[in-house]
Amino acid sequence: MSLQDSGIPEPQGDGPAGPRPAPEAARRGRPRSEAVEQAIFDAVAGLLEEGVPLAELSIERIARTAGVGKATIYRRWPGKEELFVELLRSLEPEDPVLTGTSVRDDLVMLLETLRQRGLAKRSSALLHNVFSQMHAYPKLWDAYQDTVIEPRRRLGMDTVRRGMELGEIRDDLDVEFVNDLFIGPLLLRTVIRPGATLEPGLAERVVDAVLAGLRPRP
Amino acid sequence: MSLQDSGIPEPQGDGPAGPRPAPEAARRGRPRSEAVEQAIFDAVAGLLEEGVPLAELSIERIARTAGVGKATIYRRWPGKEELFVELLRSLEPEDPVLTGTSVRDDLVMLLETLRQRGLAKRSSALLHNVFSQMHAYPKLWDAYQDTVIEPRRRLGMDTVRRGMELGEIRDDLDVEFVNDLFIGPLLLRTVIRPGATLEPGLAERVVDAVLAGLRPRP
Amino acid sequence: MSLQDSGIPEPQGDGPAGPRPAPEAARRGRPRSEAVEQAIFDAVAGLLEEGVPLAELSIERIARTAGVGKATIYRRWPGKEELFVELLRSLEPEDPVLTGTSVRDDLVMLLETLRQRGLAKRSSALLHNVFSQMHAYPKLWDAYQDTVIEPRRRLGMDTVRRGMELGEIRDDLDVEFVNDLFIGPLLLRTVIRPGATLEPGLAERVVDAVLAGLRPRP
Amino acid sequence: MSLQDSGIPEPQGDGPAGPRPAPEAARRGRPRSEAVEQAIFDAVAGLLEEGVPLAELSIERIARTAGVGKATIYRRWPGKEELFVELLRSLEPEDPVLTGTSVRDDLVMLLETLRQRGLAKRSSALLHNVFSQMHAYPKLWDAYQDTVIEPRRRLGMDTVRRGMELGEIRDDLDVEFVNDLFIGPLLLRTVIRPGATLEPGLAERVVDAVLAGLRPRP
DNA sequence: TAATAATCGAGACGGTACGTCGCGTCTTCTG
DNA sequence: CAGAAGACGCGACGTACCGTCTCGATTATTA
Repeated sequence: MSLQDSGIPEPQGDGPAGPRPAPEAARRGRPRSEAVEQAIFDAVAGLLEEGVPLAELSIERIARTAGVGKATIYRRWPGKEELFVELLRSLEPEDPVLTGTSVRDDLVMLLETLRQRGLAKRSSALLHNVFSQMHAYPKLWDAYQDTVIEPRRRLGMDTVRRGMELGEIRDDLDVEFVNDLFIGPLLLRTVIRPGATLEPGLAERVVDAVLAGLRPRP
Repeated sequence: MSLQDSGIPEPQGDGPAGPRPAPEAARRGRPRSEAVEQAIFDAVAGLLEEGVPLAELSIERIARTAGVGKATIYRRWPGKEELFVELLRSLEPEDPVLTGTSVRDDLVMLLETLRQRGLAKRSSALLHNVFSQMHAYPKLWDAYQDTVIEPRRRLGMDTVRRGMELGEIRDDLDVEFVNDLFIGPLLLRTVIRPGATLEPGLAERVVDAVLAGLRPRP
Repeated sequence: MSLQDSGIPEPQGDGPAGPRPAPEAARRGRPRSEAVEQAIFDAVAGLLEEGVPLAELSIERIARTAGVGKATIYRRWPGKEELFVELLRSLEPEDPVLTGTSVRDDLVMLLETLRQRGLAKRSSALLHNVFSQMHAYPKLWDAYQDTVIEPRRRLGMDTVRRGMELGEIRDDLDVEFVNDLFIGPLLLRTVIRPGATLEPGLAERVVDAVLAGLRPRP
Repeated sequence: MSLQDSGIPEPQGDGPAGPRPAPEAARRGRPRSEAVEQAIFDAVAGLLEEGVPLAELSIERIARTAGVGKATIYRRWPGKEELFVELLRSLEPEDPVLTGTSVRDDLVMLLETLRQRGLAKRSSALLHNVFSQMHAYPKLWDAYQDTVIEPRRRLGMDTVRRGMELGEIRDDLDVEFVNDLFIGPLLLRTVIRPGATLEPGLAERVVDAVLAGLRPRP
């Protein structure tokens, strides 16, 4: 059936099905309306902002709100979750961090990004709503892990590795292990225990405490 | 079996509705059958062990499997999630840790418990199934936090506090903050990134690394 | 199990099960409370007077209203309809007619009784309610036929037969056929077409018209 | 098949709700399948012919038998009874009578139709089943009255009126009253006392007896 | 004076059906 | 061909009654 022969790059090599089905084969006839696409996003965003819980966001309701046929949605995404994933991805802040002067500063900046996102989830009704319930949708959760969390984890590991090379971090430990020591505490507060405090300076304190250790100073 | 053996009428002022409706005021009429209760749990456990995903565990199906009327289930729990919460709670290992000799050892033991549970989720089909999808059910997730995670978090904080008093841990930091440094990395691996490795000795390594810090030794 | 060997006559030889199961064997233990029986009747009557439709008179609701256990009702009647039959029978006017002077007068009186009952159904909320919906319950309808309608039909046939013997009615026709000519029109108005008029003198007019025939008088 | 072939939007001012919901305003989206409609009727008819009592004809069972979703039935009729009404109506013989030579003959023909229908109810398992229990469903009963019985009653009244004008029937009596004298006896036997005999010639005998009167001939 | 036994209110129990909702697929007509 | 509309088979929802069955508590008769 000559799938995928369109000019579109289609990155996500394998993974979980990929967000949109692609317009199939050669594109003939009436093209898909971008306005419709936007209307669907707007509808979902609108409903979430009104505080509608994720579980009540049925395809049927989204279609009704957007003034769109159900088939039109299914033509674009295989299911509810894939739609959410795409919406979420578009809301994520662009590029998380750039390298600073010292490795310690880079780590602080990395963790600060995590903190900022945690705070954002509380200020925006939409983000709060969707993040607090995202756990409930495995595909959503997985996709979020893959596309948002994992890249930054790698970024963190690169930084740690550089720290070891530069002599700022002891190099007798596993890189991933060390990285977890840094980001674990913050992820714990933003994802697992969403009600926890995220006061300014937290990122810095975590990095410094982990670097310095917890033994009493003489 | 923690089944109604307290004469307390259960006023439960606020809270999250309380797990089961309680048999109301004075106990009149035919009493609820414990056998039925067990049959329901067995049915859920059985289905989960067969690999049926949580989302397909409809009340209807549970009732069918258990050979029980739907109303009999609704008589005991307001909904699916409350039933799962109670089931999960009953599967949780009793009391995680008791104090050892040094605070450092206690912390290791605490984290070792976390690691063991993480491993259990992988060996038991049931646990794996339900935990990997628990995220999808907010009430379940919350209840699990409240009744399982939180108590141990307090246990950890107590240990940290004791460590500060005994001079094993520097006392210029917030207790909760310190506790997060210890358990964050492990929770990260067991809950957020469920595929991560959990090799033996991990608990010990985390505690020691956090205690010693990451600065290169001269 | 020695059913029916009690000294009670138990009339209804065969028929549709008979209203109440009889207290069984020798009567020992606590006897059935008459007060309870009355409470059930009162509850049904009360609900019907409030305009509750027959279809909504569930055993469950009757028991609730009467402050009585469901089993207490089932102990007395096999089902809803049998209960209604007994209630209805108790509401029926005692003895329908007594013989007058001429056969023509007897027939008028017979039909007048039918008319009166038809009117009663309209004045009493209870009677109206139950009669207008009685059709819906085969057993109820049948029992009503057997115990109320049929006896009077026989009474009518006896009267017609007497009329033939006395020379007041032509005797070249079947008795039952003739009887139907008299009561058919009234039953039509009271049972089949419950909204029809039932003006005073109707009984007389029917009898006279049927006796005299409809051919124009010269 | 009397299916929506009128372009009228069906305002149906009052009435008994109107049989089917009507597909609403302009006709858009996929149209209702006539095949499905037939399958439902077939299922009901089939079940009835097997002797299934009306009370056991749940919507659930009909849907199951017809291989149809419940919603598909509810989309067409508000409830069980409305479905039955429409089915019954479709089974009723088309137009009962046309005028003959004398008014007496017309009346005989009218009553003969009633007799025939009474007989039909006994020969057809379906008709017997549904008619014998139709009483149990007020709406069904009412609708049957309105759409089947009443029109023929008017036909009878027209005939009586014509008889009065032509001098075949005395004109000092109310038309409706006279009509009841004719059809009352037959309706009594077919509807109220469904077990009664309906021998050939009954219609003729009723008409002649009512016309001639019951006084003995000298 | 007990023992026995059937009654009572209450409500749990396995079922069946209710009428509604959402699923994902399918048809129809309109652009 | 895309798109809005909505019908379609399906399956689950949570509720209501069905008729049966335990419960503890009365209330008679019998021993």
